[in-house]
Amino acid sequence: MSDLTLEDIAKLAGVSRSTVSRVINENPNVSNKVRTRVLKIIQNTGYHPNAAARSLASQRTHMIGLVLPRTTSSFFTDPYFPHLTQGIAFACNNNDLTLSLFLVGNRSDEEKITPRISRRGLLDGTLIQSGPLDDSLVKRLIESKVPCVVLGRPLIKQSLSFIDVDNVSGAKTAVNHLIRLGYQRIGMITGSRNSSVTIDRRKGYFDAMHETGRVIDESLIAEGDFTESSGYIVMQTLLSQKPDAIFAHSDIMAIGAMRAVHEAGLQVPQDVAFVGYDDLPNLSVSNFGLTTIHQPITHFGIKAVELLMDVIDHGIKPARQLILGTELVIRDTCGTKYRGMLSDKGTEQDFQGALSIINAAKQEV
Amino acid sequence: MSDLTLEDIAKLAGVSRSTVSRVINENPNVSNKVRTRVLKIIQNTGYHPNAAARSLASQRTHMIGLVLPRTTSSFFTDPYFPHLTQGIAFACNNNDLTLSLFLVGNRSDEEKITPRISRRGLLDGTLIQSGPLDDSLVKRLIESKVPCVVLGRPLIKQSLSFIDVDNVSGAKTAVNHLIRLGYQRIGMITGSRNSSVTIDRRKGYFDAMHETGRVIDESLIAEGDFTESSGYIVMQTLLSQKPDAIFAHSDIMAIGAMRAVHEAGLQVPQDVAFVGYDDLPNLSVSNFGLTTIHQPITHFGIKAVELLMDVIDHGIKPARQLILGTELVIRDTCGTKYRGMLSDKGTEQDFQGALSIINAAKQEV
DNA sequence: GTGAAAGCGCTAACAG
DNA sequence: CTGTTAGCGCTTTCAC
Repeated sequence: MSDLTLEDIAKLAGVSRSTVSRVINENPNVSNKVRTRVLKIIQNTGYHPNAAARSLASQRTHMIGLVLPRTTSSFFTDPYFPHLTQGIAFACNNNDLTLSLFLVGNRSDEEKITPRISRRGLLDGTLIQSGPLDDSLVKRLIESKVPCVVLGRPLIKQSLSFIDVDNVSGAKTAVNHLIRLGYQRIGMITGSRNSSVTIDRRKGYFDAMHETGRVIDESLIAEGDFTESSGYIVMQTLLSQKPDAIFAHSDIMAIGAMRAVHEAGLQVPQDVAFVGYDDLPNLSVSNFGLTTIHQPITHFGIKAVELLMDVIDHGIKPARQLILGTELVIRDTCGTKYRGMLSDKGTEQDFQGALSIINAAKQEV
Repeated sequence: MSDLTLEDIAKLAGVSRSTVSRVINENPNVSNKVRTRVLKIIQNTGYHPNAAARSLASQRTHMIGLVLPRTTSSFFTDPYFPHLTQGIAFACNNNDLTLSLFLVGNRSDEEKITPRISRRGLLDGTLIQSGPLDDSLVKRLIESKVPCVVLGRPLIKQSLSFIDVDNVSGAKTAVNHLIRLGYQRIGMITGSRNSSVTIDRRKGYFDAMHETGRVIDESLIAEGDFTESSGYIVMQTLLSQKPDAIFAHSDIMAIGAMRAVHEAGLQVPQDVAFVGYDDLPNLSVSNFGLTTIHQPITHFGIKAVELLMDVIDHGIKPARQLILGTELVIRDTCGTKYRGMLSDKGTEQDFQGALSIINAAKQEV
């Protein structure tokens, strides 16, 4: 790397600074002869334009932030977050964007991070993971008017741009599958009570049960926190209620729960059937043959970045909402005979058709 | 957020731009009276200095990059990486640094990321995860002369600044523990052959065995790839060799291997004892009572960032090396009677004393 | 202790 | 198609 400037390259090429700038920015108004000459010099010298100067002049940094609030533990505890991060990083690479990661562990982190994010000239926009209702960080960030997209349905009532998967229908599909298979005592292991994901997946469960005329037995429902151990622990209690099937709000909790089932000397799916939620790639889960609801995580990352770029380019109003579909992946743990019916579909392409765009009413944010 | 500039604040406070700049940068040459007045105005207006302008003028961005090469799968497959990321993010928060994440999935990502990193005015420096020997990205980044610190012992021979944990002695401790307990057929499940981590932990195993006069039985050694499933798969093969103890290069592989043991109808530790490696916090592992080598991951992140800041401030030469110690955490799977002897120690403080600094010879890089 | 002035390296009208 | 000219918003000597 050299410490050359635009000026130097211009001199070397015998042209003006603007011309060099034009070739760098792929402006068509440059003759081919000049373009190739300049390009060669840039190549030879290893020149790279200075990012800060560029950002200052163009008012664009081509950097976006990913904010994961209060995730001290769940960033590793729940494989969803590394996958989400990877998906977004992938999308950033493909859009020549640089990704900044803001992991907010505690209140003091929040104090330090907020000003960094709301400072102009650092980020073009941010992706903010939806957190619990009382999450002050989300509010503060939104107030700062930096273009942003919330990942997951936000709990606060303001009209925001967000992207989410259809958790209600995903959960409903899972539970309906269990109902269709004839299970009578279908339990549920939920995620943390205060997250929108949990609220929506609970609703899916209730909807499916009600619509098929089932009575809800609250003793078959237990709250976990998206960790393997929480699944293990709450299942030990649930077992006394003799469920014959469990819908778990995440694969990792299902795995923990199945561990408890096995330790109790019972079999999956003979004694207790399972449907999980996530179906993230590369999970050791695959060995268990876990029936689950597939989340289009890579696609989610791509769409989230696209949505944010749209907000950056065309303004934060009107707020845009994007809901992606899910898919039931039938494997072993649900006890279906028709194993593999859907199990070889797992790529994002399958979900292209399932996504829908809803433009929110054009109201003030 | 407002779109105020330094100039505006200066006008509002009836002082010059320079003075406002001084109070923002905590320059002592400002009278208290003026300082408080300016501070109040900044507070009231919600002014934030423009990052790009600041970076351009000061030639410092206060941003560092974390580069994880070729980690398409292992970023989630191996919980080490999310933990590492978290540790580094934590350290960045505490140093008012912004963290940019570069996940390199494939060769084309590499082409896109390299210029972004080597461009001046974007990053003050980078942290690069040590990869396989043939990793061209590391080489290219090093050539670009951006200040950098390698995470893990680099395989290339150039004299680089890096930080690592003492894998040889960690592994040796693990194997010695097994030897001390009287196991006769001690096997090993290694990580991917071409990583320095694997090379060093293998050496630890060989050292321990040789020093106690054991003969190495190569059929008791199998190569995994740091995934749970690889542990499971290679253990199925190893079982035919009747090992009575296994040293696994990661906890997650140990878990996979134990799953294979259980499925074969055998008991841990009665039939096969286990010692893992990592002891990362919040792992479901804790339920298994896995005896393991504790890695000071949070401390590692903190020290890595400190090291990089030192390189940024004082130049890349001489190369600095920092090696952190590990600790054996005895739980259930090794079969020791003295369970829990060390198991309540797991905080980074324990390792303060164990770290050592080695300043490399002041040679050309 | 404070202000004036000169950049930092680039983009983007505006002429020509 | 190309060059000239202003800035972008801040830091940093250098005077006073």
